[in-house]
Amino acid sequence: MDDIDRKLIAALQRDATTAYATLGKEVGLSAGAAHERVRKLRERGVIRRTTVDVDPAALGQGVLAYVMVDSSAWMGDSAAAFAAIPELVEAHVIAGSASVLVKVRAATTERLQDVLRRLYGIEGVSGTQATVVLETFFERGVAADLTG
Amino acid sequence: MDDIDRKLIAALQRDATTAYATLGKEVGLSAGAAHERVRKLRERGVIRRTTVDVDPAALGQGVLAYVMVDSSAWMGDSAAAFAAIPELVEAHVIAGSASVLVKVRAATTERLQDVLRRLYGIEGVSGTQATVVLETFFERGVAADLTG
DNA sequence: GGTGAAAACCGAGACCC
DNA sequence: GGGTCTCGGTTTTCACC
Repeated sequence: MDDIDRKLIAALQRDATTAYATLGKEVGLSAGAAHERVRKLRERGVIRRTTVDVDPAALGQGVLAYVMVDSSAWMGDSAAAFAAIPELVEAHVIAGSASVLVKVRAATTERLQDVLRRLYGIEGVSGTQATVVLETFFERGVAADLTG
Repeated sequence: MDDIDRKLIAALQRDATTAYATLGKEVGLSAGAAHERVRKLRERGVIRRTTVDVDPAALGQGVLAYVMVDSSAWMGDSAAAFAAIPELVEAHVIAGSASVLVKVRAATTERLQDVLRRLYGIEGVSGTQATVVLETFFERGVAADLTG
């Protein structure tokens, strides 16, 4: 994992359709060498997958909210229960007063309310505290060029 | 934007390296027709870009936290100031007591503290409240198969 | 690890329905 | 809109360094 790997990752985050010949030029390598580097990054799991970034509004999911989920029990084994709610795009176990923090994308605030109802249906959930997003400044990938 | 478009988006979210011939088979279309559909989805901005999903820990950014940023002024024009901090992977203007919610990836909790310091450097910021993530259940794309 | 080239494969477009 | 075909570029693999 050297500087060339980080540059390749940054370039692929920007546009994963970039040809290996172009990638190679950007980092000072031949197309074959760039290809081999990227293949190993995938193999080692550094690059998890190639995917597309979709506009949520275009899919009719214009409402974004973060919900703090309080619980009366250990939530560490409840990943599947949260994953079963398709509107949840993220779910994290957190330190602090709440137990789980989830990111929700829904069509309307009424639908958001329905998601909250389903969250209450998860065993151990005792409360929710929703924060609605008014405007998203940005959403981007991990910075590949930090020293770490 | 019909059911075939949604299936194509879902397939590309899973693996954007899938060949158009394979995509076409999955939705009952020829490779050329699938290609044309995807081209239009990109053109209309439904698909914003093709990117790679990178393991933050592999890049030495193993600490994830959400920070509520309080302010004493209107923050709506501060997008650039937040974007200038590379550890911030998301920034949203929110409804509620805080003004902005940011998602931070850092190498260590010491580095997280440094990010908080830089957040205080943004004009108008009067306080922060960080929530550290202990375990991530999942992070995934918008569900493409909801009625909306 | 990297290079350069060969071969299989795929994307992108033209044309017709 | 979709199907079919074709061409040029790209991926992928290989022997060699």
